Amino acid sequence: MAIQRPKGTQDHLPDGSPKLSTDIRASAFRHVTETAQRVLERAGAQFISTPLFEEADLVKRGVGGSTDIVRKEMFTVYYFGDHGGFILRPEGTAGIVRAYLQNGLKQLPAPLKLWTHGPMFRAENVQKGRLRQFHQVDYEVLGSADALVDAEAVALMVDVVRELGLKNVWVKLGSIGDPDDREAYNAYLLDLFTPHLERLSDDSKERLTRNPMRILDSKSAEDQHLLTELKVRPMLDFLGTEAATHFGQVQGYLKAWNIDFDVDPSIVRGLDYYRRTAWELHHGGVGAKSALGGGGRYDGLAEQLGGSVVPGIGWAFGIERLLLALEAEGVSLPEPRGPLLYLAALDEENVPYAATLARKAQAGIRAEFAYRAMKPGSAFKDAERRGAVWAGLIGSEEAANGTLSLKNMQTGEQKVVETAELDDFIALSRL
RNA sequence: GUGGUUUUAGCUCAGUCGGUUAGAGCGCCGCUCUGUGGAAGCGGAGGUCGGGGGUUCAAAUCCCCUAAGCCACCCCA
Repeated sequence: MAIQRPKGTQDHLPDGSPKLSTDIRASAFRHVTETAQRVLERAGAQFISTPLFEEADLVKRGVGGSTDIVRKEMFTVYYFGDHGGFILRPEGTAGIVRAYLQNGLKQLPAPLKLWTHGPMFRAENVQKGRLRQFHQVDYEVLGSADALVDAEAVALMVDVVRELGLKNVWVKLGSIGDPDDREAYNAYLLDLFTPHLERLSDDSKERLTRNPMRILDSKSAEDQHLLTELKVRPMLDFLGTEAATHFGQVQGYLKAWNIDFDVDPSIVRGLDYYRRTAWELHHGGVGAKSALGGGGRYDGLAEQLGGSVVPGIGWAFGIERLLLALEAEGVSLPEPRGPLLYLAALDEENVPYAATLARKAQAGIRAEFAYRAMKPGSAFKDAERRGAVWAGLIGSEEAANGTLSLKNMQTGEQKVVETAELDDFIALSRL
């Protein structure tokens, strides 16, 4: 058996490949990133790109040492004789905030809207919608804590999936308040659950010490019974005045813009630097977990990374999951288009001539040519398989007359044109 | 990390009471068709039966190990 790709990775293949599904169509990926680019850059976002590997410390501080991602899902990068101090990035935010701090982007007009897309790496076991190398589109806004920024961020995330043609998506919106609020809530949960420790599932016993809020979205039936029985109050009840006002403003803007959302008290974020707005984007067709992506405000992150205080908010969605959702909804993606012109010579001595003509056409249109002399039948067959619109033949007669026999592969229409007219042909096609 | 399930040609799959050179359809290449594609007919190439080990006179088929795919738990995108 020849060498195979590593577990949990995918090849993104050209259209027409066997075994092709939507989520590995290279052109489908590009469709998503191009759509995101269009939507986000219309809103003033600028493209940024950061390394695929970063200092291990950045990832640990940026993602959180208590998370599964850091505890057991990191790909470590080794150099020769090196101890492995680098990590393949598991998400995009930490690297972007690091780049913002390191490169003095604070002096750009604030707030600064950035977007990127690219591969992320997590050493998890594989299932539907979950890979070890997956891809995200990522949007971050740095330098403002205004509720309008939050609302716009949520709205843009929805805009992207809407522009892609998805219908069956919904936003779960929540707020985790400010650090004091969350501290109070966790203390409340600890007090509430400790007397009933024995009734919690094993997972939730651990959650209670590490991150009590996680118990709220436990799938264990016993935990859910206990939650109902204890009448657990939601995080939203614990929001301080400022956080509550902020959350109210975000909701108000979204309603004014007709962005549908459900307030979901179970949206939680465990890490200290998360503040206030947190949300997830869901869809029914992406496997056991329905999240296409999520976002949140992280005003404490820049400081956590050793920089100054920079409020920030961002979101990311998984491109593979988005493609699964598009497939589930039967949204058609743009079909690949072949060359506008395909040129073939009928005898060896005219091959260079046909190639030169095609090269000239490539200045303005998509044009391909045959590398060897072809019989007319083979030439048309080849042209058809490549999806060409026009197939042009050059035999001895055409070469002598300076003409080209063109055939429209869809309509069958045929005509002889002067090669000098090729420029007009190209010009027309640009319209 | 755990569990279920799958793995035979480029693709989709047949093929177990273990038995000579492992099959089909589609695709690919060629010919019929030396200036006209999509059709049809004929022919051809292509397989260490995921890998390794074992049982047996004999293994795609039975046993063990292992890898990968799919799905689920956990968690996340």
